[in-house]
Amino acid sequence: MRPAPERRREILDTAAEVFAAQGYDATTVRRIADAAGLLAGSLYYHFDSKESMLDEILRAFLDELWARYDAVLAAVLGPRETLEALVTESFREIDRHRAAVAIYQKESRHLREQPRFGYLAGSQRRFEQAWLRTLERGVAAGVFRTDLDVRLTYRFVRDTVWVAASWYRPGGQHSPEEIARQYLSMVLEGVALRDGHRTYG
Amino acid sequence: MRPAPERRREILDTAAEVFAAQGYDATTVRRIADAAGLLAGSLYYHFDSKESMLDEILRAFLDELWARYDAVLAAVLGPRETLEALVTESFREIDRHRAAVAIYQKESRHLREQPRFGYLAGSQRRFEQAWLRTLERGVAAGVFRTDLDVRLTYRFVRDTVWVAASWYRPGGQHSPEEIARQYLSMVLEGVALRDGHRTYG
Amino acid sequence: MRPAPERRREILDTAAEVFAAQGYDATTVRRIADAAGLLAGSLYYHFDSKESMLDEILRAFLDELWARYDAVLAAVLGPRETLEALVTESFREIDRHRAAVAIYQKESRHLREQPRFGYLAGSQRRFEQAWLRTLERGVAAGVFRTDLDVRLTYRFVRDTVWVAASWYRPGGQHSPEEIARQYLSMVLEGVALRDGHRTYG
Amino acid sequence: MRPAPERRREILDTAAEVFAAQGYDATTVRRIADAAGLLAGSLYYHFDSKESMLDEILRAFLDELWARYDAVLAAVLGPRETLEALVTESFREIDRHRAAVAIYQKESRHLREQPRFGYLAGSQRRFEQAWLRTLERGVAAGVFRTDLDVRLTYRFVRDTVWVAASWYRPGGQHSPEEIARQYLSMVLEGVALRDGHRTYG
DNA sequence: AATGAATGAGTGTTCATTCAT
DNA sequence: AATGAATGAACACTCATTCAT
Repeated sequence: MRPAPERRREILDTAAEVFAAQGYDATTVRRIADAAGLLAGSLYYHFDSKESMLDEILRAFLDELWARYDAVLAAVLGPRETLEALVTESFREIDRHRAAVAIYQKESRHLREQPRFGYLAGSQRRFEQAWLRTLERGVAAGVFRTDLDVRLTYRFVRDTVWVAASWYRPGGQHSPEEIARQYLSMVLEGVALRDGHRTYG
Repeated sequence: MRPAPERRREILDTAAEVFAAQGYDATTVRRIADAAGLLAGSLYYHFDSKESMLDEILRAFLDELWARYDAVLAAVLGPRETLEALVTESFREIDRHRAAVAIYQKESRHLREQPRFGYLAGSQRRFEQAWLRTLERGVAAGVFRTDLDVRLTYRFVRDTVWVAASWYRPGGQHSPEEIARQYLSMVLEGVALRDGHRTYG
Repeated sequence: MRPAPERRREILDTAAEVFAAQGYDATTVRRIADAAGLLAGSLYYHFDSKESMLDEILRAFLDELWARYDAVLAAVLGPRETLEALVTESFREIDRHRAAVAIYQKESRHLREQPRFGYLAGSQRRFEQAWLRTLERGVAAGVFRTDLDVRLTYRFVRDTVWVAASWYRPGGQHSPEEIARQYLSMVLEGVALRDGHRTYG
Repeated sequence: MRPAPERRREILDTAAEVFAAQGYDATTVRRIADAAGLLAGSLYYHFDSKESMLDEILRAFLDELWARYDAVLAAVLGPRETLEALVTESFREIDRHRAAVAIYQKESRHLREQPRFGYLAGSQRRFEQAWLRTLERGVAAGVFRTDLDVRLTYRFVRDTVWVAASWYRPGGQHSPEEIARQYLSMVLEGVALRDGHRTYG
């Protein structure tokens, strides 16, 4: 009568993969059960509901993400270094929990209207604040350009980072650090070649 | 009071809004009918199925998009100008058909595995070719940097452009052209401030 | 504002064909309308309901059939001659109203439980009486065999005659009279060859 | 209490009764469920669809029927004896699977146009061949009359046998063998009384 | 006479969930 | 821990019918 937490993990990882591949609503509980090697009804020994699987997946992802982000923000770095660290941690998170990030990216917008998933909105607000503050600090410090709309820039950066979860495959050609480096190079220096262009990294 | 095709349009636009807001699978046909002011069964006087509404929405979007893209590609521009024009047309398309773009962005990955939506894969291949060729031309011409992975750059650019459909609101603060300008400025010149930095636009 | 009874007839004949081919329940009102060259809603200018089309088809068939049967029964013939005449009239009716007979054969069993179609049960009772009386008269007169169960014989004969509506095609190889002759020959004389076998007809 | 396949059988038998009584199209899945003592949705735990229930019913009937027919045809009997055996087996089959035969009789004509039920057409062809060959052998051997159209005779015989499923009630007054005997007597010897008439059986 | 658009009840089917074993 | 059978609400869709024009 011990809970066997490993089986839970296994099932949850399977569920995350399926949710990411087909979308939460389009995924049947039976599909998850098939992929996990048991019958649909048996899932309810481990979990309350399909929704609570989703909840657990998203919470685990956000908890881990914020642990890393908070560490970055606690270490008082310059704005450019903060930006680099946040982007790098984001790509590392995609590497570790690709499925969870893809689900978050696809579903969080409409999930956050349900009370149960209100924490998604809270998380997003903190997320936005951290990024905006970093960008603003950079502008104030003369490190980032002054002529760009900070909110627009934030959105571009945020989206590009997370949407990478939809094509990234762990163990592929590029390490998360390499992807982060290339991405940062593009965002910071631009793709246009100019005299005296400084290669990044 | 004969001009009936307008009703189709109305319903289709409504459906697109709902699909975009809640996701295709999570949207019930009753929800669409409610929003359009008729009963669920009555939708079937105008459309074969829920799926064929989705199909029509996506086809209309892609048809219009490709008309614009083809015009850009037919005018033989330099690589930088091509990139600017493609991005600008993309943001204009988001301005015109925000809902359709949001649906495309959210659903096309798993839809394109169904035979009926095979054209999504075809469109995406052409899309990829147009962008890669433009980037490669720019690298060859010494206009774009040589040290960036072209495929990665393509993915970053593609995603950021389309994902904007999820937050863009027509008639808001920024015109699509303004958003395109800011985005291009970021991507081409970078956000980092340097000596002799050239303001874009 | 005259009713144009020809159009009614046309539509009713079309409906009968479709009912006969696909079954009453499996036939949609739209299918009938398509075949008759108008829209589904327009049928209701001519008829109250799908059910009243069926009703009218069956009543017309039974009215005509009983006119002929009554004529046969009124002419006081010998039992063998009566049987021959009833069978012949039945095949003629199939020739004239094949579709109606096929519908009657297929649907009357469960229709007659509905109050509206109670007359089907009444008709069937009269039908049964006419046949049983004829067979019994023949047995009493020493014209038909005494060792056969009269009710069983009745059922065999009744079924075979009507079920012919499902394969008979007007204008085909055999006239209704020829089919009746062959059928009567089989039923009266049997298919087995014996000494002194009398060829029928 | 593991032996579950019985439940399938139970439900299938119930479905067959309802299909036979009301017609396949007029039968709702809820009606079957009511009669079987569960909810409509629960049927889908056991069967893929309403259509696959029908399919299973018809296949089981035809499989059994052909097993018997093949046994008769394999034993090389004279034409008269073959005809007697086929008719007897047919009435026995009606006794065993009355509902299935009634469904077959009522629905097979239009079902066989659907690909899924193509085997009905195949079966009917074999059926026709077996009967025609038997009748022709009898004519050639001087056992059956030469002046009757063999195809017409086949149709009369075929229809009368199968249509009996619509009135036959198992456990009633007559055993299937008794019905077969009476029917064969009528078909072989005729109902007309003649000098030296040979009583059958 | 007929159309076009709609209704509303009902259909087959799906699916998250429950529960005795 | 897991199964097998079932539930019940919801779903996409159908269809006979209505009615203003």
